[in-house]
Amino acid sequence: MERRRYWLFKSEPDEFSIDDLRRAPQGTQRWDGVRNYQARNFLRDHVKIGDGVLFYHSSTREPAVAGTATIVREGYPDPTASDPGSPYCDENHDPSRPRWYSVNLCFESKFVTPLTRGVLAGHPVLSGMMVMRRGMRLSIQKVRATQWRAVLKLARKLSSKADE
DNA sequence: GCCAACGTTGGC
DNA sequence: GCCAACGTTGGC
Repeated sequence: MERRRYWLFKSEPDEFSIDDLRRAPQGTQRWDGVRNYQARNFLRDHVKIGDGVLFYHSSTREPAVAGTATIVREGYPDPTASDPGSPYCDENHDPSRPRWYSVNLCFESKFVTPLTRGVLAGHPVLSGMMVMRRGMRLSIQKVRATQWRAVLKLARKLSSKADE
């Protein structure tokens, strides 16, 4: 049995936020519009059903890990690539040889207290996350199991503090 | 709004 | 195949 893998998906909350995911039908959403080959390879080849996803809000006043999600459908051709009405439409796209891929993910949790970069930077494990690297703009990133556990633990800790 | 870092494009 | 120019990302 293969080990569960973990990922970080970046999204600008103005475009699509953790709340949007929670409110989606069945809490499930297609992750489309990825137009970077490295991220595409992850979606096409490595992201599997049941994998855990850290939902990261980028390009916003306070970038943060906002919650978690689960992969519910594995890589399949991204329909927006051949949709003339979509801003993600790829003019050179040949549907018989799909170039861009989507997965579906399902809402799992929203953190009461989002884990901001400041908080992550102060953590011995999480300061080493890929997303913390300067200039790192890959929108789908690998997350280590130790990092995943540390994120959930820290999120629980900060949430209980917020309740006091 | 600034700007560093990055990925892509296209001329050669 | 190189690499300069360009557009984009994304933290600050």
